[in-house]
Amino acid sequence: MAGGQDLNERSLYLLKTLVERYIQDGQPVGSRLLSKDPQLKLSPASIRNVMADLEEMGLIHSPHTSAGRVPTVSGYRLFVDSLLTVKPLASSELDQLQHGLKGEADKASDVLSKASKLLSDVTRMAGVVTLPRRESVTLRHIEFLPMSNTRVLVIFVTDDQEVHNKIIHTHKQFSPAELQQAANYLNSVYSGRSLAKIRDLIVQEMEQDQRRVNQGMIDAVNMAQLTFTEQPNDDYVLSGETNLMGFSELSDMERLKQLFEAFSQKRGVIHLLDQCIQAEGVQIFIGEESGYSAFDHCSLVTAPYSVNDEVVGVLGVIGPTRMAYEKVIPFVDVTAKLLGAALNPK
Amino acid sequence: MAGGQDLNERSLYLLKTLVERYIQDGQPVGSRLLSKDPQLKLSPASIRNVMADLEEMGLIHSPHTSAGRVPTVSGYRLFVDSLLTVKPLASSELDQLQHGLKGEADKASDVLSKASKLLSDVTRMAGVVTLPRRESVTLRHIEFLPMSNTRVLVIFVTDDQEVHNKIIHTHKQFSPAELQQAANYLNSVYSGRSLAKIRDLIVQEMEQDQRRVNQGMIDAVNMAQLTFTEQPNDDYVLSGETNLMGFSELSDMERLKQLFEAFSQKRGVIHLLDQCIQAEGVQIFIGEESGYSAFDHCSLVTAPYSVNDEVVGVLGVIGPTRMAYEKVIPFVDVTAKLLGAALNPK
DNA sequence: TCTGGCACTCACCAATATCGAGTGCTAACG
DNA sequence: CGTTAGCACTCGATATTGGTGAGTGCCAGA
Repeated sequence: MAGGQDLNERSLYLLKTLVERYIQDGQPVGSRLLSKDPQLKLSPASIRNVMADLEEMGLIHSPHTSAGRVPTVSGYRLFVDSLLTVKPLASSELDQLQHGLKGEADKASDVLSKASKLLSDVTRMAGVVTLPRRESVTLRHIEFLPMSNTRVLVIFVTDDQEVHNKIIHTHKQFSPAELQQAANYLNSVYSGRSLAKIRDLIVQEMEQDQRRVNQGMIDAVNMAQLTFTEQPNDDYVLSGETNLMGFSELSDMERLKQLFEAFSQKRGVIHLLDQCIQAEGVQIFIGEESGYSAFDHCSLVTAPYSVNDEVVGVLGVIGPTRMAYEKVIPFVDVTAKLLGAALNPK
Repeated sequence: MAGGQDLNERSLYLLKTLVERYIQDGQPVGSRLLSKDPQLKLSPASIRNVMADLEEMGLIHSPHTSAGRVPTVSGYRLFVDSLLTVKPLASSELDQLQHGLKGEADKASDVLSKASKLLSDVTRMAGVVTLPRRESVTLRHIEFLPMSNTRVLVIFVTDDQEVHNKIIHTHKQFSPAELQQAANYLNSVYSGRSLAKIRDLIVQEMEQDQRRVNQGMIDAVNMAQLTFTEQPNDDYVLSGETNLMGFSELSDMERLKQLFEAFSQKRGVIHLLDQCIQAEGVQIFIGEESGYSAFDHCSLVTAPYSVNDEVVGVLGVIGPTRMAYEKVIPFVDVTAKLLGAALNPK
């Protein structure tokens, strides 16, 4: 399609107002309606000509002959990439955000839930926040409790006041005393260090172990290794899913079912969100762009959030393709920053 | 309505087959169809007479003049209470159940999830399991970690391999050493005892404390008290909600939304389930009977489950009023028993 | 007490007509 | 040459109509 992309000022402005209009009232937009735009001093007929061009380029299309035009995915894409004029947050909304995240600064997970709920409440769509990667967070305390045979229950606490637990399978059976000893050792050596650092240390120590004699230490490091092997993010906090039930574009029960199944499977959604973690700022998937069929009629607006200048997770808003991007984008952006700040260790 | 309740054998049988029929194909049942029942040797006209009686008693009603009859809530109620012939589980289903719950017997919560998933998978409706009351479960280990000021992070592990954590507010600030000491004391005195027993002991000790001198012990008991104050069940594991989206009786988006909102609020559902905990065996709420408007078009079939002969929780199935009670009831019943067994400490 | 008969009701369906918003095309205009 | 007015056309949405059939209530007769 060489040369098809030369869009003049006018067509772009027309596309912009068309999309805005469609987002506003959800009805296909006709030439008559657009001709009433004060800035667009054109007759319906001329507008129809422009529209025909836009349609040829795949930016809009009409659901049927005698209906107005509706943006296609590419139309939305062009809109959000180049035409959008983002509205800065109203100060009242900013207040709401800051206030909403500054509760009794409890556990990290509480802050995440609050953020997710805020996202959904303010946008009246669904809010999602991935659990932060446990990399930069530091270890406070670790403990082993025997289960049956070679299974050991590990409990460790990080400095964000989260208590993690996990069952590991050791190569041999340990007595409670041995486990206690191992925990003591690990606490003395690792506590106060970040999990990333700990993983490094484990590797080092395991090399040295070959030459060492103290079996207790070797066991301890082995167990630490089983405990702290990096595991990918696999969970998130979702809120306001039910808000999505109000939208007519999701009123098809089959679609809705698929969407909600996707939410509870988590797998696919996580995969999608993971793709956003490397993006610099706000990232948007519109409709089928996500490549995940359950989201075909949805858009996803995400932003990564960081603690100590390191990206640790992603948050976002899920809604119908027809959403008020100009408001959602700054909102997601700011929420990500505030969440990062709220998670920073004091 | 005195004397309106005298239902003869025949009317009851008719009601029964009507309800069965309606449950089977979801269509209003007419007199013609019923007259074909081999056991019911009556002409359509006579059946209409009986139906008129049943309608007068509020057991059935017709959606409109020229439609068949549909059971009302009272009709269903009479049906499940007196007319139902429960089908024993097929042995293959029993296998599936037993097999499904006997995975790698991990943490209690894993077993609950499995049970919930089983309930929803087999019935193709939604399955729900409340978390077990932590009464008969015994304490393995407790630990305190300081947070800011007077806040302390408590971690305790019970013999079902569950790790619980909670933030308590103490009356004064403790040093790490003091906390360690308190934990040591509590571990030596309480571990191996059930939480119920521990609560008893706390009360006793607090009375004695008045006369004692050892401040450390007093502090420890105080913290234990904050930790183990009984808190009502407030959570459950839900599976297969999306199965509910397939049912035509729930195809109304507003209704569905309310239902799913109820699921995520949890409050109301818990309240409802709590009412079933005292019931001896299977308990059923049909439609509006639950008194919870979000469930107006649903039925809930529940059974309490027990560990060591003590009821600790409830599980159940949520589906449309028109469900195959004769299969769901025994299924819920058996699952409750198997879950109880699976949770029993080995 | 049961049953056959009969008039009646009413949801459901398909065919049909009307309306109006919106289009594409063309010819004329500046 | 871009813009515009005019016009025939398309097609979804809505209402109207009539026919069909399942099901009913009632009554009279066995």
